[in-house]
Amino acid sequence: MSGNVSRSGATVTSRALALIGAFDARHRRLSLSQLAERAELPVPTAHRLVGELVAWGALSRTSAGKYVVGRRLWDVGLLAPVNTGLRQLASPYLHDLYGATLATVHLAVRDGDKVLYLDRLSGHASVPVVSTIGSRLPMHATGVGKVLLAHAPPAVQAEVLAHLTRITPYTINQPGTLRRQLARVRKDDYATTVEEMSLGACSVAVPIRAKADVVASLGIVVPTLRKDRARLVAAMQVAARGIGRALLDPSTSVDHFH
Amino acid sequence: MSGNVSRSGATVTSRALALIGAFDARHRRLSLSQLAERAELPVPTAHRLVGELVAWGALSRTSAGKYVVGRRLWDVGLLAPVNTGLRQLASPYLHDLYGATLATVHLAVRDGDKVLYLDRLSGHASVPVVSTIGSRLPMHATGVGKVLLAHAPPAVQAEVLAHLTRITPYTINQPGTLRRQLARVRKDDYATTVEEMSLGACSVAVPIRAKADVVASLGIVVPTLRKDRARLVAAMQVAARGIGRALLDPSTSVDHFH
DNA sequence: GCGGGCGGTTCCGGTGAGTGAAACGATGGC
DNA sequence: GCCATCGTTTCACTCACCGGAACCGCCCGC
Repeated sequence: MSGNVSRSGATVTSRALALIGAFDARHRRLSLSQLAERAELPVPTAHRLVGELVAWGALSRTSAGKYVVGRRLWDVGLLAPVNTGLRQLASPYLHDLYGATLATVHLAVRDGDKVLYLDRLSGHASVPVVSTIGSRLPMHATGVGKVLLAHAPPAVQAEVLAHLTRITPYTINQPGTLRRQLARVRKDDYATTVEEMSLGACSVAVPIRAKADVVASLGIVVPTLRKDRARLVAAMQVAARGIGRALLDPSTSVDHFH
Repeated sequence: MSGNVSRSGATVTSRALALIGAFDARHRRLSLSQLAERAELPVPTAHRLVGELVAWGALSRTSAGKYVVGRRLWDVGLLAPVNTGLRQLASPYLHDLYGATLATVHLAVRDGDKVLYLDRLSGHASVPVVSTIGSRLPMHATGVGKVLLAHAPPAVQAEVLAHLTRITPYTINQPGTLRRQLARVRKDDYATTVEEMSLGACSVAVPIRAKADVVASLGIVVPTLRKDRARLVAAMQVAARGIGRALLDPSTSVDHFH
């Protein structure tokens, strides 16, 4: 292909993917020109490729002429192991926990040096939080993050401890303090945060284990930790162990992993 | 491009998309050969394209050598208006309803002549159901389906009424009976099913309106309708109206629609 | 151990699908 | 009514893609 000055070395496929990748949480609806710019493509090329993507259903065009991610891409995305595996298996346990507490419930895994939220349940009675399904947040400021960090490889821990950004006045940004907390998390088998990610929100989180490995974390967000911390931790550990057992159950042939 | 006998008329983009589209609910993990076959591509071509898709994160390869949908595609899919719009806005209301009933809660829209499930909450205390998020079921055998069908364009109604497949012995497959039920749904403003989709499961559903238009449906699955049907319907209509109001609220700039 | 079948991977000559500057059209703001 | 901006169409050039053929590595049956 190519033919014009085409000084890129990019394949058609990579260009099409670049167009899809032009969308992110901060850019959900893009005009053709914006798409072309973000994908670093000439406008006519973008136009042609986008046409094909729309025809297939990967993108769709709003009445206003902007482009958005299409329904079909959502469909296919739901087939990813991140969604079909751990998440679906854990879902009933999360709902049980939500039903019992009416607080925001989180399911998260580690993705590099971030926490990736696989699921989130939140009603009107729950404390408002910033996370959404699919979002990635720093590990050191969230309950689930601390649990996953406490059981992460030393290299990851070192990396995270070296870059402790402050999000609220209560965010822990002293490596020593955090290191001591992580030891505590391993000892107690649960982690907490107090307004470290957003003001007015505290959290408790426990590890989910498959055999001995910590593969995920279960968290809950509450307005205060002062009351029934023990009750919460107990309920969460029951749920976490239930999920861990279900993970190993061969009858629920889960797409390993996430 | 092309060059060899290449008797297809297919563009590179369409081939790449065909590979992505080769995955569906019944085919979540595919070998290279299976992928090539399902996408109707020669194996070497599939191999090359799949390599690019994996590099980008659209697909990924399991340790067993099979291919699955990648995390990045899941990420992008979550940005689709089906997920970010109605679903996220309705989510707290669904959770409130779940918290109050502990029954399976559904949010669905019409997609052609099927019901498309946008969200589903279900704990261990809930009746087991077949639907999953993203799945499409026939309209005539589900509560949310009946609601959406009752307010669908006449052409769609005619189409559906002409093809009433029987799923359980209780599934309604007489057009006249269903037509009368739909009139009843419009009058009462809620629909019910009794073991029409799966044995042991009954459901109640109400419409969600933006202005006068029915844009979605809220449903609940219970073991029996005999008790507190009135209380359920009332709670659901409150939630549905809350969602409808939120839909029109310009401050929650929802990606119209779905 | 050995042969044969089966997936996956690499090679490579030929060529038409894809490229993007340029020109044209459609909006809309002032 | 004029200009600016964004979207769309055109078209000659060419190189990135194509896929048959050959190769590799593994497992299974004998």
